[in-house]
Amino acid sequence: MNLQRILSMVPFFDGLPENQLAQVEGIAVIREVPKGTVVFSEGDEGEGFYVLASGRIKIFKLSPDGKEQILHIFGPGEPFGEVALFSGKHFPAGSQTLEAARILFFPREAFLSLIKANPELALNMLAVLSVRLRIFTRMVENLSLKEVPGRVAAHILYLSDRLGGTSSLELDITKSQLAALLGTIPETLSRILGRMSSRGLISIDGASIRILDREELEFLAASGGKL
Amino acid sequence: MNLQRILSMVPFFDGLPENQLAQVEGIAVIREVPKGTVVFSEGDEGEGFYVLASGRIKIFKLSPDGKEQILHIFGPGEPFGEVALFSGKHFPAGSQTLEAARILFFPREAFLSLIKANPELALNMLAVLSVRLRIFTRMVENLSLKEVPGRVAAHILYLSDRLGGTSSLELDITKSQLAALLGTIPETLSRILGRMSSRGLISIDGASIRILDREELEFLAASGGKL
DNA sequence: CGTGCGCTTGACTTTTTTCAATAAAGGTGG
DNA sequence: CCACCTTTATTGAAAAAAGTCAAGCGCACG
Repeated sequence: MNLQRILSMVPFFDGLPENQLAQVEGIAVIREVPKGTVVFSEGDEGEGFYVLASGRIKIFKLSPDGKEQILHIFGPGEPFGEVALFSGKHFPAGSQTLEAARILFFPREAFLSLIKANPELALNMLAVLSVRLRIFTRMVENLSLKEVPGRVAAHILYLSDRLGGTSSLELDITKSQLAALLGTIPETLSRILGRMSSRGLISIDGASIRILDREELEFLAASGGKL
Repeated sequence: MNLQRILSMVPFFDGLPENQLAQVEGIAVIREVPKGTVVFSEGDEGEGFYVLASGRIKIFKLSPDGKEQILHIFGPGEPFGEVALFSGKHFPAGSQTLEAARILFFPREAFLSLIKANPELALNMLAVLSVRLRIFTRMVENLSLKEVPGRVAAHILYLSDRLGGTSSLELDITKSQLAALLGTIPETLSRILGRMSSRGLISIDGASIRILDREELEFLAASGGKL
């Protein structure tokens, strides 16, 4: 697949005139990496930013004793590592591919001049950062104001909504990773899914979840409450 | 104090040419409000964004049962409410002044065209959002990976660093507010400060804190650990 | 001088983590 | 295709951390 076709699929470059798109294409460097690749580590100097062309990648923080908090899991078309472009210069978190991936790299200076010359691109980038801020706002809210069952319920509903409201859904990450994303540990997640299952809120079979009592899940998610 | 002098003190408008600054000035609306004023509430539609000229304001989330998580406390010169400009349209959190304040308001459309016409301004805004993302990254890290003593230690060190590393510092918010900022409750904060004090890490007298054992505080903050 | 709000402290409860053991699942190489 | 090995998931029992409820103190403000 060529660069041009990939770029045209990235929402972030939407609305760019042809010639600008050509410029963007001019500075992009493509890289294919296997699963488990560390693209950058926390504290690394940011030489540019990235867009995922295919595969998936996690952005995460690690505690000294090895616990991981996943901040984002990105899929095709999503930019990452932008923060280091606009403030400070080191990455505030690390990144590692969850599967084999193709990654576009945009060198810092070249991309910055592109943005300066291109209000549309700047606005798109502002939108990207704003959405990230919203996500973090919700994450802080969940971590601080909800107990784990509330976070789990909210996440299941989020997955369902993303698919248009189906009550059948598949986890697309391991449960350990889900635990790390929700700010808990696999054991706790396992117990909570078990309890939800035995109380008839959901049914679980491996990575498949079926929502049985949406009302109650919504109540749990909103109240942050106990199970 | 006139608008122009205020604007010149706002870092966010740094580097703007004279005529642009005049344009900014042209669209700003100034408002004086007493302590406790709700500037906007979570879910409100964002008609524009704000810059604090004087006073202080908190940005916060509320849980259904009344617990508050403070996301930011902003002082003079800091912009807020920008997220609603660039993505979605409602505010993801609420805001309320902690003291009497003067607030500049910039209507959405006028400000957006200013940004489009003005790469410098766009870059400044990107920097602002990036810094916020860094702050949130740290907040998520603290909430998820550190226990409360670790958060308290980190916060004390942060306050100290902000003053150039003094070991004597004054809390500039109430301890209840500090608790809400650190994702805990006043009782827990009180106990932890007490423990830190009795173990000789700090001494406390009302709102004054003196750091006695910086090493140990740093260890606590880094390890996230127990006290 | 009283009232209220913020702060502290104690006893108790709840939630979550830790540690350990086992079971299941997935990928690899023979 | 199967056996093996690593990773992932589940479960129990015990420990720890934080939150709840309740009471009391002190200080600021009217």
